[in-house]
Amino acid sequence: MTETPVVHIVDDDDAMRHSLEWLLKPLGLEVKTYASAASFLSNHDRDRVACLVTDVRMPGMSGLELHEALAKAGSTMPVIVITGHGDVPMAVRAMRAGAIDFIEKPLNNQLLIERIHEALRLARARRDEAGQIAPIRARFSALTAREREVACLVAAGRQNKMIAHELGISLKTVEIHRHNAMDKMGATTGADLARMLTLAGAI
Amino acid sequence: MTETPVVHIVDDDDAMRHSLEWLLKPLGLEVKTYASAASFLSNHDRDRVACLVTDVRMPGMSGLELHEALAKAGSTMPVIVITGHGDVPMAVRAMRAGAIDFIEKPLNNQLLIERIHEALRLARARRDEAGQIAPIRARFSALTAREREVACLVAAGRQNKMIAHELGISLKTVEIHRHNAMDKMGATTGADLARMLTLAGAI
DNA sequence: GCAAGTTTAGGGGTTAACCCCTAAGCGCCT
DNA sequence: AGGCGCTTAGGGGTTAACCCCTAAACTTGC
Repeated sequence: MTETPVVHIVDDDDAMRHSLEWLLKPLGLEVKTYASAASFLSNHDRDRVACLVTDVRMPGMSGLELHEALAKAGSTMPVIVITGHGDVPMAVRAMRAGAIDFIEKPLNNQLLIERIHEALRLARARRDEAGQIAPIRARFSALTAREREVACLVAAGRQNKMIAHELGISLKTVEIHRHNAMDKMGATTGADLARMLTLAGAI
Repeated sequence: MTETPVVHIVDDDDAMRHSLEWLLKPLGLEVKTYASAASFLSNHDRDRVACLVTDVRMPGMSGLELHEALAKAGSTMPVIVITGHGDVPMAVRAMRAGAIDFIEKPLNNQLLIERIHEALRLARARRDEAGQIAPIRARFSALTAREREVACLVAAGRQNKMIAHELGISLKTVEIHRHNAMDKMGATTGADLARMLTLAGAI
């Protein structure tokens, strides 16, 4: 039931990739290695619980650019940045972009493993949250404009009579839109609808 | 109506405190300076929209320790760390603790001003959010155990009859607890209650 | 232009929620 | 021992919400 989490390793140094693979595999983690940022971006599976460990200095796209590209592509995958020749501005740039940690080589294996577990915990938490909210958002965006409007007012705690007055339509019409919205959202009561829209950030 | 935000400066170097004061005052910001972390912790006003700019190396408590002490005390004040002699682990520690930025001296004034504005925007956003949620939490914790139980089930979308069955009590009793809970929470409808409890993270 | 979907509106009945009242049993504290 | 607050429960009435039905005006797209 608990799927194995994946640790993606991006480093142009073959020896480093292999050494990290040997370090992490015995921990029961699935390890996938890539020699370049481009290779990772086009080949990794977006639907797994995973984290990314990337070197900074690489031919082509750097680890920091990879991190930013990943975020821009809408991924929330936790990232750990490692580097042989780091400096303060580089570390700050990585951390401001949301990295879990910025670790200098030679790597402290225990620290790296700890950070990887932290990253995977975060990845699980984000997947669980997204698994709750994404379907709600999808159903919400499938509502018609009027249904959204009515649903938001219901969720804000207005009663049908008030909504009819605010929108300048009849009580009967509000009842229709409310019923259709709750049907499409899979809500059984107004409170249920309110919980969903609040979770989705619609109100 | 818009209260002036405060920039707290903590640095043991008199010249640096004065220079930052001269830099920031003309921007319409209220500046308060402290020569030590302890002086800041015991003298600053917790109720203002504010950010903290702190040096790392100081006699007594360091800037990093100050940041961690502030977080431990429950403050969400955004922190900018500045330092004359920084290194990568120090920068990472500051950023992992949640600092907005870690800036090395000599300071780039434009960058610092930009980060201070970013920090104050964040402070305003956090105050606005807390201003919504804190009173809800307070009212929620003022409910009796049974009222909380009923309120959570209402907010989860159950109807009174189901709640009565789940709790093994009569419909009439559920109606009483529901009414009292909604009264104490200031909710006008079940949807209103659901929105509040979802915002407060009670369900 | 017709088909499909959206928005609008009503009739009429059932169920759930809300509001007023009383009231008993229980634990806790002064 | 009496008061206070919480929990429990009911009677009885009003209002709001829900459910089934029809149906017209309007937009969008093939």
